[in-house]
Amino acid sequence: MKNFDSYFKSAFTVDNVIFGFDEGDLKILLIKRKENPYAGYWALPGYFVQPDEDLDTAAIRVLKQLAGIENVYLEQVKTFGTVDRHPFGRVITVAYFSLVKIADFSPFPDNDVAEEVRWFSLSNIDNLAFDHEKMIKECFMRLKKQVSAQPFGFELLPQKFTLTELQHLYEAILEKPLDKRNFRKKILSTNLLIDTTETQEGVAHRPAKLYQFDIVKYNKLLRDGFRFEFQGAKK
Amino acid sequence: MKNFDSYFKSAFTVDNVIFGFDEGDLKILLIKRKENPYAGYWALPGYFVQPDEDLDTAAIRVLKQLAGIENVYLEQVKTFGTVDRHPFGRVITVAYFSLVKIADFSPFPDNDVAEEVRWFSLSNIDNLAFDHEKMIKECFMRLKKQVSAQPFGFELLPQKFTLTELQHLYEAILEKPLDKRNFRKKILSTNLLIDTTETQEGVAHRPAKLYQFDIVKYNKLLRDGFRFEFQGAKK
DNA sequence: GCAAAAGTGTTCTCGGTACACCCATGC
DNA sequence: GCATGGGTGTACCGAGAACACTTTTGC
Repeated sequence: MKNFDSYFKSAFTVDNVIFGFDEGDLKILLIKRKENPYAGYWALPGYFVQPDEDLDTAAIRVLKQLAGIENVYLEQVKTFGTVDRHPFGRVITVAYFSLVKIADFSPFPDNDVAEEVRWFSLSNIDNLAFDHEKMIKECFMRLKKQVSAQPFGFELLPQKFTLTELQHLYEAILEKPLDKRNFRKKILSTNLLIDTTETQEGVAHRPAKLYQFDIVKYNKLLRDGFRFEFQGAKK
Repeated sequence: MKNFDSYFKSAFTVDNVIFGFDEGDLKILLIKRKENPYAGYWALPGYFVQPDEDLDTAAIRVLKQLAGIENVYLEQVKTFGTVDRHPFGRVITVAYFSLVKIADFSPFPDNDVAEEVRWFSLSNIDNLAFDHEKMIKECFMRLKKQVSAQPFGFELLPQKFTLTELQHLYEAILEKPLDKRNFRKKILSTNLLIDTTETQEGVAHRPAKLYQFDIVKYNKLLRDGFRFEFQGAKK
């Protein structure tokens, strides 16, 4: 029988691209690496997959260990496998992405790989380890697509939010301004927002109503093959 | 410094899900394996990635060696990495997919892995090696999505085709009937079809016009962020 | 009373959908 | 002349887009 040993010499890792939203700005969670290669560099929270561990499981574990974040939905995006992307040998990496509410987590490094964990504005990201910038770009494109196809984005906001906050989020992801009336009409027409009868407090203008996302109804719609289209005009 | 050796013991492969279309039926290219594991089973044309080879390159090479098919556009779809999916050790695989014109190729095995190569109707696929059925399912979903978002599918037809052939293709992918007049109106309104002034010959009914796909115009549109939506009614 | 953001309706246009009959060919 | 699939037009409806003014609060 043929000998396959020479193939069993590579390793694989998972990298997580975690999006958050704050102060009208899309952010990404990065860690400062303590370990070589790229010690001292900022990087996506990612690490080797254990020999007896599934990919999805590894992504979840690594995110918890490196950044202290758990209970988020991770979705596989793409696999990167250029020959020389890792100085220690042949390493291919599977990129995962997620959307989280920044306020729900206080990320902290719980592992000897990460020295620091921080949210970075998408526009401030620079000089990352490995090919992580390329990975972020791919995931951002995926996010854009998803947000136009499903009323996503609720994952990125606090539980109760105003319609204007939601609109700003969409504008940040789609990178274009949206019409206020049309946006509201469209979002409300899905009937996926619950009007908590509460309003903002302590703002120097008319206080906005607070809404909640109706997850139960949303999941029901998804099962029925639900479609949602969001483009917005004003080219 | 930490020792990473234990991570460098896995292998990875690429598997190609190649769709073709013939006699009103969506087909997939499979090989009959000569080699263990799963010798004698039908499987997707896939193999180990060489240590110094990029993923995309490997997918192209493997497709040529195992099935004699080259010059097709391969797109990465998803990575499968369940712990025990391969009996020889930890092997994760990256699935690629493509659409081809069946008539353009005469697939033949040019490698000691494949004993036979054949097109199988999507509905006739059964008892494949590894987790290949799952991979096909994922790729078919991707195909469905793409076909609704872009006027795809031309890759699956001969260079000159009739509108009815194109409609049958869409119906096979979307798994639902479409209205003839609306289909034609919509497809022609993209201006992506060139009317070769030729017609069918030797058919026992009014011969249909033959069209060609305008690739140049299509690529131009794609660059400008072109959108195309195809759902079809008749729920 | 003024600044600042919240909230609200109507008109127009365009694309999607439903639907039925005549046409060209081979035999 | 008949069977077979090719080819064509119209009316209706709904969703997207454009667009400006009043309301509520804090200071």
